[in-house]
Amino acid sequence: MFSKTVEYALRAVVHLAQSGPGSRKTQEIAESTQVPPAYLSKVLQSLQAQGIVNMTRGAGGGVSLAHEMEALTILDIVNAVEPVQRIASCPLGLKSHGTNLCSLHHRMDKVIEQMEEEFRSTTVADLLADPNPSIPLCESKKNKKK
Amino acid sequence: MFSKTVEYALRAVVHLAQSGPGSRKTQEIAESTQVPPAYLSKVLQSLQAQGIVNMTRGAGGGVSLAHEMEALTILDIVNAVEPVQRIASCPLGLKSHGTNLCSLHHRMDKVIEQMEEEFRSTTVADLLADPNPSIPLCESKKNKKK
DNA sequence: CTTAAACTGGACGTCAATGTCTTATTTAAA
DNA sequence: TTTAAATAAGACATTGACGTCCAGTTTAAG
Repeated sequence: MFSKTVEYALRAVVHLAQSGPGSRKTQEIAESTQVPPAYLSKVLQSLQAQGIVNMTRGAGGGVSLAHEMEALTILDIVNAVEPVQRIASCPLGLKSHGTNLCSLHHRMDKVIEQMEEEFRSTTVADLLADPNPSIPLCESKKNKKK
Repeated sequence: MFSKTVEYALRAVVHLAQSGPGSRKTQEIAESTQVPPAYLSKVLQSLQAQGIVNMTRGAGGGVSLAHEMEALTILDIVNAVEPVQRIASCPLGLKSHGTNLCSLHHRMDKVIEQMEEEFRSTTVADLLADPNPSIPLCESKKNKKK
């Protein structure tokens, strides 16, 4: 349903947000998120190209979020690496349909629209603020016995 | 977002439903739905394996719907060719998360769940009954001048 | 200025999805 | 029974997603 690339991009950004201000090394992100380092590097480059992260080279360099996590939505991240494709016109190229989708494609597009809306309404800050016992990407301590 | 295979399967079933009772040739379906005939043949075999269509060989053979279109949902068709994968446990394999997804994966799964629900609640009959000027898979006449 | 740390860019490899083709096998009908 | 119509099955080709590797470039720090 969602590509590896999208999953990796989301993990990387969530990790950066969790790690507080400042930058992280690609290698460190890769380990924390269980993503192949060389591939993560490409994904991060896509994120940089879309202004989601900043990357600086050389000693002391690394990767950091380009904006406040309150202003960064899941949709921003997804669109940076793999833009959501709505069904804008008849996939069969039927001229008489044009922009007016038939019931089949209309319902398929509706599903994509719902996804877009869900992702647009969720920021990275929302994810971190979620009162969930499972912390994103982190192994948590089992309910310790007193 | 949706694979070609899923799109092709949906087109084929909708075409069969539109064509009324009886069977159609794979070749005829392929032309009407603009799907490569040899590939459509494989897709139809998947649908047959899941009991969505019946296929009979030899002269006079062809493909027909195995059930009433009122009882056939979009989800049935999608699951026949490419089962919907919910996120059942932490993709990072974090043991402490287990069946309890973190906020990121919980929201991703929620999107998949919404899709499943939308597809489960739509039958092929619903698609044909839709009061939509665009008929599925069919080129319609332009608003004829009186 | 030299060195080591990091990212950059491009080539390359692998695999699954998509698509084609050819040879069997089955079936209705002449 | 022979033939033509159809699907079945499997090999093969193509393409893009995913992943690896390495030489090049940039930068901080000694």
